Amino acid sequence: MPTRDEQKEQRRQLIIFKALELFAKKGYSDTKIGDIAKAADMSVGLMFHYFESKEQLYEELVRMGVEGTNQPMEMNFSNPLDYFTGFLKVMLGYAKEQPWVFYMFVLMAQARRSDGIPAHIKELAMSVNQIEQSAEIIAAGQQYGYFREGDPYALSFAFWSSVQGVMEQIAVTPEMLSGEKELPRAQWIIDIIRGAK
Amino acid sequence: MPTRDEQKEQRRQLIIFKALELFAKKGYSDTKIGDIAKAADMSVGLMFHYFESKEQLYEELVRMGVEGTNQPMEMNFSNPLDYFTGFLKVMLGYAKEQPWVFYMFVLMAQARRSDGIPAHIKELAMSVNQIEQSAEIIAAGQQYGYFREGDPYALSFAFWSSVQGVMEQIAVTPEMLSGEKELPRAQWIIDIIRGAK
DNA sequence: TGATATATTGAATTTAAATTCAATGAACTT
DNA sequence: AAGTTCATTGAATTTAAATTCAATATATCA
Repeated sequence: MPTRDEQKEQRRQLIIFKALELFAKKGYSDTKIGDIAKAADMSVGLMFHYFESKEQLYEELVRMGVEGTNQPMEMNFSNPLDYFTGFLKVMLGYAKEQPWVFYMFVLMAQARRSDGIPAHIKELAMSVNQIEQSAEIIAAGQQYGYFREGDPYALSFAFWSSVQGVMEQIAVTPEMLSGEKELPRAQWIIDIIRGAK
Repeated sequence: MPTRDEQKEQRRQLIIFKALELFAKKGYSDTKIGDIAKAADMSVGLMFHYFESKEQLYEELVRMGVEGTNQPMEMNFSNPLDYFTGFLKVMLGYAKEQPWVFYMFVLMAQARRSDGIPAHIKELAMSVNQIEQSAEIIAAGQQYGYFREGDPYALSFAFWSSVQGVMEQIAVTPEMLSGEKELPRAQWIIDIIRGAK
């Protein structure tokens, strides 16, 4: 049987994952501590035994997100387009199988964009801003014809904003996650930056 | 000089437009009545002289959005792709010049998606759901090669979710609205449904 | 086992935001 | 110009949600 400390850690993990899902689906402000408590099947008061505040719980999630993002996907790409394709395929695959990865992406994107999120957490989330980084990749790749013409920052902005839009909409559309409806294909979104051939 | 009734109507309009901008930028829950009051330069109490509640103010905006959307753009399109291109060009153009049209699009999309919005308003907003309608246009157009292959609903879903993502990100990025940074181009987003040629 | 520490609850308390209200001043009406 | 109605404010009140707390149960441990 697990020790008390292990129990506690498991309980924390349970809260973390339930909260992740709710925050991703509903956003920070619309997710009530009571919602999380119910999802984790415990009293509201007990939530505060595990986390000192809603804010701190959210911050812990964002920290996880930052760390996860900083571990670069350890794959080799034959060309820079595959970087984007690979990312999208992974994310769309996880949407059904391991939704937490997918929820984490949505949460991080929201944390950067939403108002109502404490400033210091927003900054934390901003530290992994794909738009800036991808703009450089795109600028470099354009010289070899991997990407369409156009302002690299605007292209990157269009790509990542679209990705966020799609992921967020998937998150709130149960038919997508259950598989009753077909998911968008990575290639479709990639064509924003690849352009017509 | 304007009559008292005209004054009142103008004041209402002012509130409406300030609220539209704030709701679009911050979302329903994160927009406080106090924020709107400050933007319209009046006391919080006075807001309730003009609107009976935050909810009712929001509902009025959604009604405006529904009506606006139901007046179909009176343009002739030589092919169905132009329908989407035309829409995007208008919306991106308005982002800088007449942002209220643009904010209205963002608000309507949020109203459909967000939690925390009263159910009856959500339904109202749902009554103009581009995804369903565009799926039919896409299905029809695919037979003539206007759109890429693939499940029409998923294509429509990808397109409109992307558009929402882009518009929402523009709304919260002042450099975009002020013109310091280039906006995404309509063609880029269209390629989601048009595909590589 | 008895003593101590941790987990859990449900009932306060606090806080922030929405909403109501009584009072005041400005504008319209006759 | 007196009387009535509307606009406006700032100060209550209400409400919903976060947070704290005292009390109880359960587990650990000497």
